[in-house]
This record gives sequence, C-alpha cells and structure tokens, in this order.
Amino acid sequence: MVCTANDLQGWKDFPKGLKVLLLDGDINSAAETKAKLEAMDYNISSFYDENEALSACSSRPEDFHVAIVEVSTSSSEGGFKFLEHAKDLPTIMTSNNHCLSTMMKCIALGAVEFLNKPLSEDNLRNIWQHVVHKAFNAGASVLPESPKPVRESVESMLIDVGNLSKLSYSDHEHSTGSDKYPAPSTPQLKQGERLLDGEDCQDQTNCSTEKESGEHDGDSKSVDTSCENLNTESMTKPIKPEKNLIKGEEDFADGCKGEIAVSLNPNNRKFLSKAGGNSTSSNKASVRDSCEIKANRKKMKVDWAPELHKKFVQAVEQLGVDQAIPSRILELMKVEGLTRHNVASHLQKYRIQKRQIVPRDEDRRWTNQRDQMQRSYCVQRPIMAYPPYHPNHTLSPPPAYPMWGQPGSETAGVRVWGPLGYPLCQPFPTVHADAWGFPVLPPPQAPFSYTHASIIHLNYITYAIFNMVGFHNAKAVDYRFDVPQNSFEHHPAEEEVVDKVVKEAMSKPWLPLPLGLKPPSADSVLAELSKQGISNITKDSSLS
DNA sequence: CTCGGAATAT
DNA sequence: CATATTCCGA
Repeated sequence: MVCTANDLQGWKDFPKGLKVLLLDGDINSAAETKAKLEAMDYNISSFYDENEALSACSSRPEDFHVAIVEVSTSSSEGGFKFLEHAKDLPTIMTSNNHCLSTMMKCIALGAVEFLNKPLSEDNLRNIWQHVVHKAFNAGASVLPESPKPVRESVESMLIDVGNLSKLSYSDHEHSTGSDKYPAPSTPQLKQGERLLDGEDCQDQTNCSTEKESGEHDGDSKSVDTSCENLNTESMTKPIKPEKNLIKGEEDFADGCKGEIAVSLNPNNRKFLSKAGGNSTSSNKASVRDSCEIKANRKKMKVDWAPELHKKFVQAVEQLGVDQAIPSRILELMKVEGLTRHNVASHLQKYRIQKRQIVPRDEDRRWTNQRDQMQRSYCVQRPIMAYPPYHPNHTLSPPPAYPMWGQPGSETAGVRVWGPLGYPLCQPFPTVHADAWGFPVLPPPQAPFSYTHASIIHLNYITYAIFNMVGFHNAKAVDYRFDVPQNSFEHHPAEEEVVDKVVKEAMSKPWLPLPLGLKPPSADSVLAELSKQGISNITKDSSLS
C-alpha cells in the first residue's frame, strides 16, 4: 500500500508496525532477516515464492508498506518480476552475489535500494525511510492539510531511529543537552552533517511538500551560520538586526565585556554547531533564548563552523586568488555580523593552512603531526557532508578546485579545507559504497554507517551517474571503489554536472527524484551493460 | 582615513 | 589551539 503523508501522520510509533513483505528464496536467510526486522518491531510477511508474494500484494495491498526482495539465483524470475509488478510498493532488492550489474538492473527497474547480503541491522532498520520518501513524493499532489503535525511526527521518529543507530559510535565528546539529538536525517554524520542538514533538516520531511514549491532554490545558500540566521530571524523585531551576534560590544561598558560573552559562548557554540539537530521545540526555544540574550550584549568569537567556513571557501573560490581579499570575501559571504577583521583573520589561517599543504614534499615531517589532525578532521566531516560545490550563481564557475593559485597543486593530501579536501576525481565512491550495501569498503575510519536519508540520496546519485557519466564511469566508480584517478577525466563537463547533481541530491533529499535528471530506462541500462560485456544479468524478465 | 596582511595577544 | 587585536606599509 502506498503510504501517504496522512497515513504517516496518524501513525503512532511510526516505524513500528511497518509492514514488510519479505521475499527470499533462501529460507534461512529469510528467517534471519525476519528475526532482525521483528526485533525492530516491524511486521513481516515472508514469502518464498515470487508469485505468491505478488498475488498477496495485489490482493491485499494494504498489508504491505515496503518490500525486501532477494534477487534470486534459483527462481526463474529472480525477483525481478516482483520488482516490476509491485510498482506501488517501495521495493528494496537484496542479493548475495555482489554484482554491479545486478544492482544496476534493480535500480533501473525501480528498486528503491539495493542491499547486499548479509543485511545489516542498520540497513534493515532504515527501510522505513523509503516509505516516508514515497509517501511524501507520491503524495506531492495530495498534500496533507497540515504539514506541521506530519512533520513533527516524522521528525520525532527520525530522532528515535537516529538515536538507535547512533549508539555504535557514541556519545563521547560533548554530549551536553542540546547535543543529544543528532540531526534527524543523518545522525551518524555527527559534526559534518550540519552542513547539509543545518537548517534544512528541521523541515526536511515537510519539505518534500513545501520546498518543492520552489522557495529553496536561489543562491540563498541554505545553510549558514545557523545561529546567525536564526538569531537574526528571531531578532528581526527586537533590536538591531545587524551585527548582533558577532559584534556589538563596544556599546557597552567594558565592565561586562568579557565575562558574559564567555559564559554564554558555550551555549551559543552548541547552537551554532547543532542547530539543525535540535528538533525538540523546547530545546529550540531555549537555545533561541540564549542566542538572543547574548546577541544583545556581547561580541563573540566567530565560530567558523563548517557552514560558515564553506561560505568562506566558496567566496574565496569565486573570487579567485587575486581578488580574495577580506572585504570582498565578506561581501560574498553575506553573513550578518561578520566583520572584515573576522574574515581577514580567518583568511590568514586559511592561507597558512594552504601553504603547508602545497609544498608537501620535504617538510612532510613538519606537517606530520598536522597531517594526522587533518585526517581526523576529515573523518568528522565525511564526504556526504561536503558534496563538491559549484557556485551556481556564477556564470563561469572559476576553476573550482585548484583555487589557491598553485596551478599544479592537486588536492592530494588536502583534507582540511572545504571542497578542496575532496578530490574531484572521486566524488562519491568511498562513502557511498558502503551505504549501498557493498561490503566492499572497510568501514575503517568511518564508524558511522551512511544510512538513513543518505541511503535515499544514494539512489539519486546513482541516477546521476547513470545519466551524466554513463555506465563506463559508473562502473569505475563502483567496483573497487578505489576509483582510478582518471575515471572522470575524460568527461570534465559531465563531471561538473555530476558534482552539481550529486550535491543537489544530497542537500535536498526532499526533492522528487528527477532533480533535473531522469532515471535511466531499463533498456538503456541493459543495453549499456551488455555492450560492456557485463551481461551476466541473465534472468531476462521482460523489461518494461 | 582606508585597506590588506603579518605579527602578536588573548 | 583558534580567533581577535594590533601594527605597519601602501
């Protein structure tokens, strides 16, 4: 049954009770999967026969919300038949023969996701996302009367699940109050997620309905210093909307100069960094309060949170090495309250950092220590959080990556600063591979699993790859996931497009699939595959 | 006086 | 340590 937004609205403990149709020819694996799912309070209906599953599906559509179907090697239809016929049901395909072409075929035929066996609990736990996704996308035309409740209910459930799957990597470091709740959409990203989720995550779900109307496009760089934004927002009426957060101490007696700022600072920073994650209204309120308070009276250190830094980097990129001077950067950033000094200071640091990285030969040893830090820094900010960015308002995007001059400086070891850290040549592989269910990647430095919303994004990405790069490259991207450095090399233009698309997809999960692209047709997919001799796809299940 | 940028202070 | 503040030449 196609779950609608309204259905979700009235759903008590949402993910619980989700009706899952499980089709798996392997009794053992089916039982195992079922057990896991049931442990998560899902409602499972197991089928070993494709046709039975299908008929059950058509006769009692209301009995299923999502399907998990094994790409069977024994069955004649292989599970594809189901996939093709159960169009209304978000269908997740699984397989234990980790075959790229199979995966592609599944996606092409409409699978919402492809997971390799064995199915991890994380993967299973998050299947509800597809229901939500479908509900909101399908129901786009039939908007729920009141988006609010829906959003709230979904929001809370997001949090629940978020916490659940979060336990793996913990609560170490600052888990003070407001930090408790991870950003709903990608809880496991921790720090890094703010960039993407920042303001958006709060509305993510209802965005699927609202944002579509288009308010979200412009270059109004969605996320910026969350606090500043909220702050100015909430401050609009009160007092000087201008420089409230960051500066504005001069007006007061020096008496209260440092003290108050200092004491409030911690809160603020939390907010700055986690604004997106707080969905509890009370939480929100309190944070907002503290924000306001200090807004009035204190200049605070600028917290160069990822969002802010990203803006900074964008500005710098846009300006180019010669023009990148504090005042201009400041303009481009359009961040209220930020001063030229702040920017100058940051720029200083930025350049220093830059310098250390470029001459990455001799002085390696000096940077050793630093290197390590950079690495860990990178871990905190997974790729997902930093899709390559392309200024969309610039007519001719300047050579985005090699931004700080240094014509020859490739982005090899750079991990610290923004997009720079993400070599263009391998925009998505590493991380996404895992989320795709490929056991390939040793989930080494990333203790988190990219599930949740990310999963959905991955499909967008795949589409993007399909469409823009073609199978040739898509293939390269996948298999080993150590993308040959030049897999994209021959398609500079496409590369940009892909980046853009990927970025868009990842930052706007609520958007309907197209995102400017179309899923590949099954035929083109298969044609391309066979052209490349990958056609061990077999199981020709009459493509539609 | 402004600015950018380096040096220095917090 | 990161960021702010100061200093200095243009």
